[in-house]
Amino acid sequence: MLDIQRIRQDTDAVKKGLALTGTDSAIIDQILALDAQRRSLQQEGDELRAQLNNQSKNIGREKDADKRQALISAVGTLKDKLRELSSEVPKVENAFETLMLSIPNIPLPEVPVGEGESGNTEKAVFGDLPEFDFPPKPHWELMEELGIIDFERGQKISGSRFYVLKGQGARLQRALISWMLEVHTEQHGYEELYPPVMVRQECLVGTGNLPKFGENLYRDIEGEHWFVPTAEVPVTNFYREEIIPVASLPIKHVAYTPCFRREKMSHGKDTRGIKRGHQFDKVELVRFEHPDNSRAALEELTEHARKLLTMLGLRHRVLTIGAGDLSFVACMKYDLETWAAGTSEWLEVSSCSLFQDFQARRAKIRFKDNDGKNKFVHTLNGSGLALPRIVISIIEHYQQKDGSIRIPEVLRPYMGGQEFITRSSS
RNA sequence: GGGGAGGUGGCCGAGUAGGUCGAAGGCGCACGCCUGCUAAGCGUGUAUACUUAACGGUAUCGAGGGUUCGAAUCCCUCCCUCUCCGCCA
Repeated sequence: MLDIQRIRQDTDAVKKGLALTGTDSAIIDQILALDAQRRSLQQEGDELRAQLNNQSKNIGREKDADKRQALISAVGTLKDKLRELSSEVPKVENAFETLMLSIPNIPLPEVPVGEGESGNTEKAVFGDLPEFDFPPKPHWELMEELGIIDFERGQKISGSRFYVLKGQGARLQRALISWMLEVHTEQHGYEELYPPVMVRQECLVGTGNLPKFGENLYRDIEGEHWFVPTAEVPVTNFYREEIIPVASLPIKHVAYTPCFRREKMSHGKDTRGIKRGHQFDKVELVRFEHPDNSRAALEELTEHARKLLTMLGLRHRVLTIGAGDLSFVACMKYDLETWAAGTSEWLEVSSCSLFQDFQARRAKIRFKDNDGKNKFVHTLNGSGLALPRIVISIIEHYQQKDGSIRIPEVLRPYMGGQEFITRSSS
């Protein structure tokens, strides 16, 4: 959510910023109109209530029964006016609130401009292309041949876009989870959380998934809980409606959770393999920062995620996401993509975003600054990393001529010291 | 799922025949004074949001609704916590 003060004071700048994201800035005029209306209604109401409160005190002081009765009946008109007014207020407030929640964040000035994905720019590429003296295969073939995945039974159990990891496949994913958590906790200073993956609706409003993007979410049939599309939701909301002492900033959390997405928007897309499922696992980094440090924290966070790719020895690149492709809540974002050697494409394995106070304002996450004032923290998050896609990249990058997979060295301690995943080792 | 207790400010804790209570008191914290240092002591201050140029105003005592001129205090609904019993991984 944007600051209404900012919308009032820097109206033109806000409109220009929104235009970059492809948002019709007419919404700002509607908001300003509602804001004015809402404020005048509020003032009117406050004044009436002030009078009423005042009169009531007089009644309390009056001991004489007759005079008292006279005073009581005199208040009647005030009450009528107030009743009338208070039926108006919620309508305006709701309209105002709804619009406020539907405006996206504004890109930072340094974000490349461009419609859609055209503004995305490659910041850097790391690592070499793997060389093969045989035609490399896609992961779904390799994994099936190794017997470390079962697509058919996944579909039998749950339908399309589901699969079952088996044997060394399941173990590889588990190894990645443990390893990533340990790198982030031990080397990067993040505290691990294991949060609920079913959350109340308010949490999703806080992170900006609702009210606009509910169609991509699962919820239980009673409607009380929603399944999280990412650990960002419960971890960010860990501090919802709290005031954090400034000395505790920055707060850095890492969390491993399953994630659930309907993928309604992209049905038919990426249907082969494990690239896009309704359920997948992810290790997520979430940070709460003082506004002065948040921009630098984005670089650090991105490096923390990227370091894993380096350690795994995978070719990867960093994209600076352009204004037209920013998510609803982000004002700056880097994507990390790894090279999938079997399908020859870049896979997004991490999305590192700076939200500034956009989420904090929605979720009311504040800190008490040294001047004694409560301010909104800045939030950031990034995957570190998304599991199925990292599995893809490892399988395809490290495939051998005989169809076995060489396990990256950093993972071997988590895989019982094995060097290869072979048909027989599964 | 059934029975009992309870939800007040950063924390503890008053406040039930409805009235000047945003809320006593204590602790904690901040600033100042005092003090050779420390400790103790003294004084002042110490919720949040919206609104106002400012003084100020309004709202909030788990949430929502109701009664009333007026509610932390009465009524209704819901949520949550603790606890006893049942059930269960």
